[in-house]
Amino acid sequence: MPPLLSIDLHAPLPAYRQIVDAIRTHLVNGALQPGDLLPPVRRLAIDLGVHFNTVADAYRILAEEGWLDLKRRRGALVLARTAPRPIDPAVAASFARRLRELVAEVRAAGVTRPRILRELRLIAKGLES
Amino acid sequence: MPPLLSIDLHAPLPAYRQIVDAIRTHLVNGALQPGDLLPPVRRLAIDLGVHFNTVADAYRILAEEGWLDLKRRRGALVLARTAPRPIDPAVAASFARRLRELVAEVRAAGVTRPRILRELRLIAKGLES
DNA sequence: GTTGTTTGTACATAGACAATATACAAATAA
DNA sequence: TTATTTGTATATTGTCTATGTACAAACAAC
Repeated sequence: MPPLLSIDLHAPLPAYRQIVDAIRTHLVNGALQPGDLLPPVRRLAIDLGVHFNTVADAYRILAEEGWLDLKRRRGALVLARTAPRPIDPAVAASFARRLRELVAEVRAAGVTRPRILRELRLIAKGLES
Repeated sequence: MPPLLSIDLHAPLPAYRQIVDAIRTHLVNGALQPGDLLPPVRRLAIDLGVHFNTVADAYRILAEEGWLDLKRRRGALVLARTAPRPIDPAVAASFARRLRELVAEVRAAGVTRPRILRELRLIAKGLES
C-alpha cells in the first residue's frame, strides 16, 4: 500500500508546503474522505523525516482552508466542506499562467511533448467525470 | 502592448524565481527568439519594482540553463539552444504530481471544472502543433 | 479523583534563503 | 582618455523555514 504522502527534502519548495499540496490533492480527489483521521503530527513527521511542528504548520494551513478540524487528543479530522469557498480571484487569474509556466519548465527540462500531452489528457479525463 | 513580464511581490514564490519562470515561458513559446536582447537588469528591475541584483540572479539562472549569453555592456542575448538538454529525470518524474497538485489547488480555490478543462485543452492544443 | 498518556499549540532560536546596498570590472562610444 | 553603460562580486540585512522545548487540553486507567 502506498504511503499517504512523501516529500523531497532537497526540493526548492519548502517541506510544509509540499505536505499541504500533497494532502490537499488527496482531499480534492476524494482519497481522503470526510470523517477520516489524519496521522498525528508526530507520527507523520517521523515518516517524512521532519520536525512535528512542520507537520503541525501544514495541518493548520489546511484547517484554515476549511479542510480539517484540529483537536487535541483526537487529532486531525477531515471535514465535509459542503459549500466550497467562493472563487479566490487571485488563484483563478493566475491559473493559466502557472499552467503555462509548469509546461514550459518541463519542456525546457527535456520532457517530450507526447509525454506532456499524455499527462494533460489524463488530468482532463479525470475532471470530466 | 503587454509588458514582457510582471511579478507579484506578495506571492509566496520569490521574485527571482517568478522572473525566471516568466522569461523561460517566453523562451519556450518562441515569444523570445534567438538574437533578441533582454532589457538591462537595471531597467527591468525598475519596471518590476525590485533591486537590479534580483534580476541579475534570474538572468544568471537562465544563462546556466543555456538560454542566455550574458556580456557586459551588450546585455542579455537570447541563444539558439539547438540541442536541448538531456531529460532531467527529477523534473520528468515529478511533472504528473505537480500538475495534479496545481489542479487540486485551483479546484479547492473555487475555480470551476469547465474553466480548468478549457485551460488544459488550450495548452494541449498549443503543444500539438 | 488522580495520574499518565496522547494529542495539538505556543513561542523562542538557529540557520537558510532572498533581497538589497555598494563597490567593482569590462566594453564601447564620444 | 574619459564617461557611460552594462554585468559581476561580495557583504549585509531582513524574512522565512525548520527546529527545540515547554505547555495545555482531553481522555483513559486505576
